[in-house]
Amino acid sequence: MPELPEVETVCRGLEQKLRGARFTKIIQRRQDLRFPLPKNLPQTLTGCRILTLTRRAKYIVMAVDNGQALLLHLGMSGRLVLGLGEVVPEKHDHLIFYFDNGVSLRFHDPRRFGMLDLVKEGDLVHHKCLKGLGIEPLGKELTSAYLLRMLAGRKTSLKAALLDQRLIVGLGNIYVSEALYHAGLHPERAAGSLSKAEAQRLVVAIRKVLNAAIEAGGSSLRDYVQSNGELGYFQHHFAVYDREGQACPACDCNLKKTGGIRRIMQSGRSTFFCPRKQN
DNA sequence: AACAAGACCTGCATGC
DNA sequence: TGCATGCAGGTCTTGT
Repeated sequence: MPELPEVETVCRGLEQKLRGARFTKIIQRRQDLRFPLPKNLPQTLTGCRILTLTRRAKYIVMAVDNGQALLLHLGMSGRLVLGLGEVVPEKHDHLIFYFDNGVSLRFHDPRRFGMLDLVKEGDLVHHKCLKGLGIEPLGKELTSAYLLRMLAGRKTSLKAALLDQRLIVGLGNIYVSEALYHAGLHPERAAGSLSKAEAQRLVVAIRKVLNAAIEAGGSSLRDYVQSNGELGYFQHHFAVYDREGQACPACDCNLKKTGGIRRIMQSGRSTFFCPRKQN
């Protein structure tokens, strides 16, 4: 479920409650999620202190004081839930972590597309999940020149290209639709067909939608943590995503005539766009 | 190499 | 009500 803004919000929430905390007990209730879990995960982490919590792409990296890092991905349906004291496990609670400050953390993931691994800190960049990832969209590396270079000659759709984590990380099905809308670009356009001005619009749009969503995450949750302890899920208004048939924010068109926002399938996934604003 | 399609897994909304 | 279908915010693997 989460894309970059949600993972960022989860990460900040974890940071707040868990930086400096020590694992006191870990209950592992499954041997595998998307991949088999690392051997002896509870034994390895128990007693360790969390040094830092950072995000790379849609991964959370929890560095601990034994030289290792816990690498975590929430997949489509993963959730992390903070609590206090003893946890009564619910269905699909695969791991429960307890800390010396009284905080508990549940990893809950019905579809089990999430993953967890232990990596030596120095080996992080070589980990199969992290190597080959593209640039962070909120850093300095994302420029129109970079986009044009990466997309040059590519016949695939803009939608597919922006979902490709080897080029730019962090965008998923929602924010690709949102970014293309704000850039005024049709999702079926050939990725290699962008002009310099269009590429620049796309850069601005990507930053805008991601930053706005991160801000919504931070401001709509108190301290990034909801009252029920859940991290990273927040109310956010989308311009086009999941709004088929409605008017886009910039259209004052007659809905009956235009049909409003359209939904199409691209490689098996829904894309939403406004046919009047996006070309 | 680039690209599309299929696979993984469960839950939920919809329609008959 | 039960059952079938399709869809869900990700990414890895397979096949052309």
